[in-house]
Amino acid sequence: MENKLKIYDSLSREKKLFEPLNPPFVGLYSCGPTVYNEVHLGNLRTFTTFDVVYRYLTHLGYKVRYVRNITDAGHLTNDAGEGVDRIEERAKLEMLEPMEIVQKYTNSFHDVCREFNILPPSIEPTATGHIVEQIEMIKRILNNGYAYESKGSIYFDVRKYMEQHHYGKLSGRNVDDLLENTRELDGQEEKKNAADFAIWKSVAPNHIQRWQSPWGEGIPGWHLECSAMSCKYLGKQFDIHGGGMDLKFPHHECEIAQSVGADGIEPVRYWMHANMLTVNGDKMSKSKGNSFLPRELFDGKHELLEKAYAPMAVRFFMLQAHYRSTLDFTNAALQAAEKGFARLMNAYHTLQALTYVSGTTVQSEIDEVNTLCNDVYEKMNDDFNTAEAIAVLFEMAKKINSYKEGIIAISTIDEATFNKLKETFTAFIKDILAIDKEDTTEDASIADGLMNVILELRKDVRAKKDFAASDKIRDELLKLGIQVKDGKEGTTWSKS
RNA sequence: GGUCGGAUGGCCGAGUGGCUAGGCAGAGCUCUGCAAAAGCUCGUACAGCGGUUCGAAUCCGCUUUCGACCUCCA
Repeated sequence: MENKLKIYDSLSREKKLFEPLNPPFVGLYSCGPTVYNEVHLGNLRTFTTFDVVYRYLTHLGYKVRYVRNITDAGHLTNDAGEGVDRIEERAKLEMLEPMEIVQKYTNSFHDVCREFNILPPSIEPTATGHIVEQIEMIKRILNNGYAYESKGSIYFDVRKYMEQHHYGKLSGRNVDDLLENTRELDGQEEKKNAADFAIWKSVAPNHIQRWQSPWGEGIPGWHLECSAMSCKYLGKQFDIHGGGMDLKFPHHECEIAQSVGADGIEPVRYWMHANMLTVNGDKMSKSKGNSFLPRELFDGKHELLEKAYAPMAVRFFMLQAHYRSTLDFTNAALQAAEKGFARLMNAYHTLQALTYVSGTTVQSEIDEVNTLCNDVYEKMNDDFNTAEAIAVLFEMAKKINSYKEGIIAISTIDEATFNKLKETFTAFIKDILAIDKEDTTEDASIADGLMNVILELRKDVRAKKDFAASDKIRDELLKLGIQVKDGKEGTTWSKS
């Protein structure tokens, strides 16, 4: 495989040539959801980003082991010991067991992923399924002197760690500030320093989720699961770790400290951070009340939404921006994307139906098409620049349409070039960007049949020049959202 | 307050020290029974002020402004 892929590494803050630790294998980890609630569109942007990373690496020929966790335990809203456990809180609200909540929202997450064409990872480990591994990791950290016990909880000793290592290098945080400025917060008395974070937390007697440990009953710390599980499945050092920008600090910073503290090895070679989806310039988040759920997107029933949007149009909308930029959600932007998406997909379907015809080739045409095919890879190789890649796909779409309409003879390119165009375009639509999810429901096939009948009848009346009747059919169908297009080689239709 | 990142044409959104991003919207044309679709043509944008440079929207400084993180958050 040709390796020219460059990845922007958040830690070194530069684009680096991607060189896997053990080619052709690639270890990819990304932080999954905490399953106490339904994921919203902003969450989905990150999952989509890493889905494309996973798909592209796979397409390049790498054997990717993609690990994406499910956080199903131990998330308190702060680490001062008085936060609420989101899962338990939700369990009380819905009058369910915590594990019922976890199952319910894991299922819902999986459903949403399917809708958005997000592939399941190779391994989807849960925090509660890896308590043993987490306890073992805590022991290693303790043995190395980077943690201490306090009232049944274990805290990571940031100050001790700082003697040898640099805590804060990922997020650019100044630890002296962290140590000094946050000292007056409440509930910190168990900790030596305010910057210390729990890796094991003793819980109140009425806490439902709890596990036995050498330090008493409790729950694993907030940041530990990712370290323990990435280590278990990808090794002490692995290639790529991804997540949302908002996880950089403290979550990922802590992961580095834990791994180095436990095993003395820098865990990640390339840190990738996906930027936020914003609404009117503000980060979409549940607490701000500006988030909406995938379901609300599909049926359009939310005050922020003017209409319903199809999952693939939304996925396309997200991929039209680079993953490291914020992307602002507006109805106008999404509707513009929707139209562009339809155009691209029309070209895709046109291409599938195109057959090559040989004739006199034109070298400049051959060169042009080959350049496009190479460009689209170059754009992706530049830190997964899907926005630029899509721009090239639109250039290709223009070519495809021109071939179909006979504006450019298809014979101007040789068959090899035609095949390359077809393979490249198809690979990007289907396998890499993965925006081709077809409606394969039974209803869809009935609709196909019905449309064939209707268009046959319309063809008959048009042959008799009964345009009033044919226009009526077309207008009525348009009202149902079906657009009829009369071309040289017959009539086609599409959902508008 | 600290740290970091943005400000691009009517809208969204890439990108680069000199060479057309792309999409949507808009105008004109071709095609068409009419539409739609498609193709062609058109707009010459980079927050402001300085500086570096032969040349900067792209590098540097300052200003304005928006946001993210600093507490759970994709």
